[in-house]
Amino acid sequence: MRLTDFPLRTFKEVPSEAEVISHQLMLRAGLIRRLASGLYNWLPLGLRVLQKVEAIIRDEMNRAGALEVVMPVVQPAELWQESGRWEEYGPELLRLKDRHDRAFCLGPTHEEVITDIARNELSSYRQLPVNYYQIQTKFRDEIRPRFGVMRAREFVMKDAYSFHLDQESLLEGYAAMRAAYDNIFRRLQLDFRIVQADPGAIGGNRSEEFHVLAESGEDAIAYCEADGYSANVETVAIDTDDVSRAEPTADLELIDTPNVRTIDELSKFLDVPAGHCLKTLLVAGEQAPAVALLLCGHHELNRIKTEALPGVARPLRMLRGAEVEAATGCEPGFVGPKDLDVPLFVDAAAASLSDFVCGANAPDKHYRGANWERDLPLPDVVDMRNAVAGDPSPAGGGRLEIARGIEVGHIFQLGSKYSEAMEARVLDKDGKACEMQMGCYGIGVTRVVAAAIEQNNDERGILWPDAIAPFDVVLIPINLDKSYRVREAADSLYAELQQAGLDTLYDDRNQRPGVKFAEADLIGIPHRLVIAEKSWDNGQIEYKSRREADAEMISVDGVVDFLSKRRMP
RNA sequence: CGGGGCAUGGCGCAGUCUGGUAGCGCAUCUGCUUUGGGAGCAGAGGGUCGGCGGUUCGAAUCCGUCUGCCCCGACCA
Repeated sequence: MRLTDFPLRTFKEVPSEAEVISHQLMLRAGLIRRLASGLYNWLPLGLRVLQKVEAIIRDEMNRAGALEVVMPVVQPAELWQESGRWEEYGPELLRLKDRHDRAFCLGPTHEEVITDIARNELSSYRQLPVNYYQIQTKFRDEIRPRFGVMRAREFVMKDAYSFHLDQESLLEGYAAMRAAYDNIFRRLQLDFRIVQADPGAIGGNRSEEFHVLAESGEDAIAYCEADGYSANVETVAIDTDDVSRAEPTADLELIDTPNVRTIDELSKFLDVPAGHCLKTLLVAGEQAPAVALLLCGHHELNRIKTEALPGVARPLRMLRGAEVEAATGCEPGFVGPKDLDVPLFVDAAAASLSDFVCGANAPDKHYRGANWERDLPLPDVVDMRNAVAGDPSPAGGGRLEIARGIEVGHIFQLGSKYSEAMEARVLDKDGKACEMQMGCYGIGVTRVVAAAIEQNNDERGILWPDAIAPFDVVLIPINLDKSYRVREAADSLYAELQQAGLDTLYDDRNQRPGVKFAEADLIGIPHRLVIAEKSWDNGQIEYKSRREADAEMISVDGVVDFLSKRRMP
């Protein structure tokens, strides 16, 4: 591509809307532009990257025997009512009506539609297993879109759905997809981890997530070097059996804590570690108006675990200030478990506290030196917090560490959730109708692009992995408007590189070299060739890798060979 | 949805407190010079100051209202 034919607009300054580095660089390098909150245009340069990612995914999916289809973005409400998700899914599902007042939604995922295809097209066990996939635009009306295309409302996803006669076949299909995903992320040259996950709204049994490791990742991953365990922190089970308390040493004391409402303030005010303060959270109950949850001050409530507790309303909802007062007779900030007349649960770690601080159910008052069983009864002990670094690994081999990751892939064993609800059956050997077992497998294609940048950048710009760079090589002639020889040399080398199948960006603009270097670095082309008159006359050309500090001179004759050796497979 | 902030040319910002006919840098266009790390000089174009209503002789500036966007939280494949 000649740069004189390619409108490239880059920014020196960081647009104020961009928070994370990938978003900043995607805007600065001219890959994307924001159209509205959570909606992005992909400009030609960005689309080249997106299409390279898609090509690798498509290749590996085809190689694994999956069959490509395309399903509509707009889906009829009836299918979602059939699966039950029209009610379940919540406001993230964007619903709309057509001119005849018929209800539709924008597809956030395609289980319903694919199950409809499967029940119409598949009727015999002889046709199974089948794996359909598509690369399609999805829409989820996120509460707060952010980080550019990392969490956009509209995004491109590769979703695959496999259909099996039985569990055994499902396990095989799942393993095949897991292997295909492993290949895909390897080929994308990303540093990633496979972690155990919660199936969430999609439903089903087992699921695993593929995470690209990055500081800015929205998910926390718990892992243990010693035993190889790795899981999304939200799914890590914590043992509730080993509750052991030190003997009380302090007397129960009612103390004044004027206007001290948060754990943070309390911890500072009393100079007590947050872990020794008891956090009392009030959530909506299933029958009771409120359920109180007791945690150590430095621990986070785990939504999934909490929703599984008896009597807690689903979806989990924290009570508002007025509701807290109605249920406890005390404003938020001073609520505590002593003499509190609502159902109570205590987290195992909080149950192990002694001489702790907690709210006294009176304005501007807390208790100090509180102890279970001596001062107040110990409620039901449960696991309802997120794991933190230092917790024991569930696999038993050591302590957990926490890393941050960007979820780019998720694979599920759905089982028969959708095939049952939507009556997707085939006849087995004995002529008996049975529900198909399903698996589903997603990759956030647009998110992969952002994740790749999060993991590959420096102060000058993007460092694309070879596999997904918008161009393989950038060709920069110096003084091409002054030197006929340079122009001729650059033109012929451009032709040669193209001939060799290299995606070449030819910077034939009449720009100063500094501008060309800066922009080539910003947009992250992995390999750079510079043609200057003097060296060209000596049969030499300058090569520099985007990832290396220094350039080297190479022979003009061997350029294509040299590049093909330098490029990653 | 709760809390906070912002809205002035394509991008980054000043001007708002204290009302008086809109400015800076980058980018764009023209000319000349320059050509190995985002050049210099001279000139030019581009803005109903987010929308609507009000106060005033006069509103980017004051008041009201609506909308959009960003951040934190909640929430979320």
